[in-house]
Amino acid sequence: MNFSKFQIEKKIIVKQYSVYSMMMKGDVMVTLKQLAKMCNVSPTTVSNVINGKAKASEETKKRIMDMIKETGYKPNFMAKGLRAKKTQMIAIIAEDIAQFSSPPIIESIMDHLERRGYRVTVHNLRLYDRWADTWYDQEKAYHSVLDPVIQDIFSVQVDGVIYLAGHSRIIRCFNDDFPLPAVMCYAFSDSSKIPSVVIDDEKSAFDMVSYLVENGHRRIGFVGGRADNIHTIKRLLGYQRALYENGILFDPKLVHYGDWSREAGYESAKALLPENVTAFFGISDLMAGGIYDFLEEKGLKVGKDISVCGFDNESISAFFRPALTTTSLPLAKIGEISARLLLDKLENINNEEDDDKGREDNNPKVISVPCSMVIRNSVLKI
Amino acid sequence: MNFSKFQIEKKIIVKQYSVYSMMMKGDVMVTLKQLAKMCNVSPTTVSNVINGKAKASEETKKRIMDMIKETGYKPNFMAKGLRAKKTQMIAIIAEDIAQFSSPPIIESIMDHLERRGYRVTVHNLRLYDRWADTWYDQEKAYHSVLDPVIQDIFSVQVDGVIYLAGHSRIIRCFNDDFPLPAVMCYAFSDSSKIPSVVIDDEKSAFDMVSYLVENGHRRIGFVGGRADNIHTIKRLLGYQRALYENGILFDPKLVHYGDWSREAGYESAKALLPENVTAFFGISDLMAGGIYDFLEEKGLKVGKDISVCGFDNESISAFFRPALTTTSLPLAKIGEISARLLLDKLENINNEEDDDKGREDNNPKVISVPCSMVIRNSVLKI
DNA sequence: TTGAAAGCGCTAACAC
DNA sequence: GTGTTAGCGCTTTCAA
Repeated sequence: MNFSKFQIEKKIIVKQYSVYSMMMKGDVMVTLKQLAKMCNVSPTTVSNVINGKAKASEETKKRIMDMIKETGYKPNFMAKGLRAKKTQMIAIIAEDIAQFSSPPIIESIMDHLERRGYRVTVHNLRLYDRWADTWYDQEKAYHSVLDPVIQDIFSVQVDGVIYLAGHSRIIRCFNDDFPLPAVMCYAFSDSSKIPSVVIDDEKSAFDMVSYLVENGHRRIGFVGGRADNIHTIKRLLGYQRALYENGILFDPKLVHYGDWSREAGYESAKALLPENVTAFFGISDLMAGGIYDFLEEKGLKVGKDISVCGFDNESISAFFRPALTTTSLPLAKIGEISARLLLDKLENINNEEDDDKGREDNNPKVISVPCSMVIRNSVLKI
Repeated sequence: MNFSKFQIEKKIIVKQYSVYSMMMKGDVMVTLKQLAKMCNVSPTTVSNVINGKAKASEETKKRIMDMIKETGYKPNFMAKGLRAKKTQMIAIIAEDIAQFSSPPIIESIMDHLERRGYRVTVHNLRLYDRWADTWYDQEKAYHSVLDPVIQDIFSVQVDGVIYLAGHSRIIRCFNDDFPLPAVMCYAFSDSSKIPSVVIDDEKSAFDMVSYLVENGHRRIGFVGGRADNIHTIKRLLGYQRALYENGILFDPKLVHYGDWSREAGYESAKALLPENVTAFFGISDLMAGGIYDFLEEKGLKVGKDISVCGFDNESISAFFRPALTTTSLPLAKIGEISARLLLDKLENINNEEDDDKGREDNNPKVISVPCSMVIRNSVLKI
């Protein structure tokens, strides 16, 4: 590979990186002990000024700080963690980072935690990658991947855990005795000690269907995901409430279930179109895509002859023709709230008394984060 | 929150999780020392059988293994790392995990490394999130986020590092003295000791343009990204070679640059259409989307009146109408190769002599991974 | 084949 | 204010 033809790129080459050359002595980093010797103080004193414990004279403090700068000293993470039993490290256990919802949530969690001085490691269960849509019935398989990860995080002695689900359901991976602060992200925990952060499916569906009704639609096809899925159940509830509040009879024939895929959307549309719906509510953008497919095949123009809306606001939705009206997921917000909840626990860990008063009711705390509609051109006023 | 209405979900509730209750004594895990006492052997012996050093009698070996099972003993990661100076931990430094290419690569790296007994932590620089498309000119800002991360990974004492770029360019974050095995993923390193894994931009563009030519196109608009971007440069090279090999004169007026966005694609199409192109080669799917936008506005039907192809095979491309012919990125493969390269270094670290012979030429080793075309319906035979 | 002892780099109790 | 001492849980000589 000859780089000479990329001279144009040279300006972005950064200068020799030198932090680590300062930090290393041969191959070894300078230790607190050595630093202490260089400053003619005891290791304790150095430790104290670094961690802001006890007070030291301004003079020694300065001497130490200067030496730290000069040597590039950084406390050894392992030694510190071993001794202090606090690692300032939290683990994200993600069911699958390839789920479209996961990376933004992870990014947001990291951002907020790192701001507060915590390191975060992510463990990827790769559940969907391994077993597609079947794993959550199979306890044994599930535990064969979860258990080693749990062992791992104990071994690393993280200070807290966030479990990031790929889709909403009740998950009982941690029981009431779980010895670490934990929060359940994007699903429901089943423990009163583990708060859950989820999206407000019911309200979001209610809003969307109300919007459809405002635009004159009364026969609205509900294109659901799996029938036993919490997202499906709650969005159907929202759909029903919107109809109810507008005095529209709920017709069960207008509900069709699928598996969230484009193909499922296609099949649902095929099943529902004969029921004379004027609008489809596809509860994933992927399924809305399948609905578009079927409608196009039938020569029907979305946004002119018939209406469609979706859910998720995935990047694809902006490229549909016409662009899809859908619901945007507050992924960053979910991450932020999860991080905050964990931080609260981490910081209240000393005064446990007031940690208990919040959960007298024995019900897990659930935070429902609202979604927001993004209106584009796929819904027709009739 | 009342869960009674979700009875249907009950079947997926997993049974009480109990690994950690076995592992914990009060709040404390069982230690090697305790385990040794339980087995009436010395800590040394336990350590030896766990790590397969020295040989122990089958009998004690069995006794120890059984006790490990029973207690759920897991070596303390911190203590082990502190003492052994080997952490079996590698760091991924990602420029931004929100880049569409990053999660699949990370997932693949993790998969391969974890299979071999390494733990992996990911550090997210969030470069694009912070500074959009401007950061790689700004050395100071760049280092203000990179340096702490570097310090971190030294502090954690990882055994190796993979730097995951958001887009291809020459990156010099590690210099030749960098004391850890490292590999550059999705970009070029500038050190002979750090191999790079990139996609084969030139060949991929060559293939796509050849395909266009086979279909009768001779005036092909090249819709590039930033002009100084390596992806752009190499894809243009491939475009030019395909023309050359087919005896078609390269017309510089048929090249237009943008910033990878949908809007840029729109602008490029507007600029290029008057040149009487019969096909557009948009070097990102996003830009191809913008080309579609403009063409539609002009009443031109892609795949009937005019042809378009893209690059990346992002999920959006399958939802274009007509579906977009594009080039699929071998993201998993890139991750796999990066992991393997690092593993090689990690395992050859003892016999350094033969580590050197590969780099006598002083040129960094570059692995170009081929992409594959995915042919859909946006290219017309003329 | 097994064990005793030392010590990785740090913090915490408790002197002084 | 500062230093001494002990020890977190493990691996590693070295000796038995």
